[in-house]
Amino acid sequence: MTLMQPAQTSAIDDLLLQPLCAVFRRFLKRQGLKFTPERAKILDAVLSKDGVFEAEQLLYEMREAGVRVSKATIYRTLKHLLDANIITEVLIDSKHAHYQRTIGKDPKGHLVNVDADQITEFDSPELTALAQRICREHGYEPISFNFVIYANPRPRK
Amino acid sequence: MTLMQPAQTSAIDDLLLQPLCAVFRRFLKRQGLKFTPERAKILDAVLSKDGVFEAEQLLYEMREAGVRVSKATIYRTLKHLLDANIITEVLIDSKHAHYQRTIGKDPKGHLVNVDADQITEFDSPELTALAQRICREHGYEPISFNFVIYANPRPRK
DNA sequence: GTGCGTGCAAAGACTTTGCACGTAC
DNA sequence: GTACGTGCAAAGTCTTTGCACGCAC
Repeated sequence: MTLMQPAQTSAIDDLLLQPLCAVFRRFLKRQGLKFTPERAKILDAVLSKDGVFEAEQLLYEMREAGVRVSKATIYRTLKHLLDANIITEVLIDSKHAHYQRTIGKDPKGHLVNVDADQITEFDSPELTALAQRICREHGYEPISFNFVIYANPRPRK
Repeated sequence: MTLMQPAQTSAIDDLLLQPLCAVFRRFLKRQGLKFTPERAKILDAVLSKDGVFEAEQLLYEMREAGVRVSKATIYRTLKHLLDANIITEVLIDSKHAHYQRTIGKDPKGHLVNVDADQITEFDSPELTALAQRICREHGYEPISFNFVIYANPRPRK
């Protein structure tokens, strides 16, 4: 959901889909931070997720898979992944944070099935355009946006 | 930001802008709840706010104005106002809840000035239309949506 | 070797809840 | 008079932080 990415982003993306790890590595080095096994494992877990995910979920799935990391490290690493623009926050509810991989994807909207607590992403070029138009009209430069629709499944007629 | 309101809503609204209090009252009665002085005062405070607000802010402003209510009662009353569809939650950040009056207004988007922590509302009929289209395409019935754009002020050239 | 990283548990921020007393209906 | 409401403080969630030890560079 980050707009205003440099134009090359989508070109780079294909190259990076596997070595997204390298992106993170470079980012960390640039910041004088270290690439640790924990960070590598958390990144793997993050990349294994297709849609929206939560910190607790990540921790749980890593534990299931026999990977041992502390909750604190998860939160600390998610923060770095946000800084590195590898993931973005998606505001779904006010109870806790939701995240999603950003790099390699266009900005998405989210359709929340209120009945089933299930989230569908949808592409929406109009949204990006709309965000840009609104910003222009108000004298702003867009950074990112969050669009979530809450809905019920329509009963089949 | 609630869609799918009965069509009369906006017609009723003008009548209700002052007696929104009556709406709440009716709602409470219907639920077997009581209309207390605290609830009346909180509703007043809520209606005095034009844009997005937070629970803590409300409490603070009420205290400033010499109105004494507990934080607990604020939270409990906000929940009822949500149920009554008088206010809606606006997801601005994942730290804490933001609310906004709904009744008497069309669904709005929000433009957050990231620099100044300042929020501008904007009308956007396209958003409602878009939300409806997306839902139709996916077999859903829209309930509400949340659209927030994060942006920086554009330097005057 | 130094400085950043990690796990743990404790602390924080926001919100909810249990309880005893009070009050709208 | 009865059930719901209120304030207070305690408990709950999710997230962050302090500290002592460990490891990437």
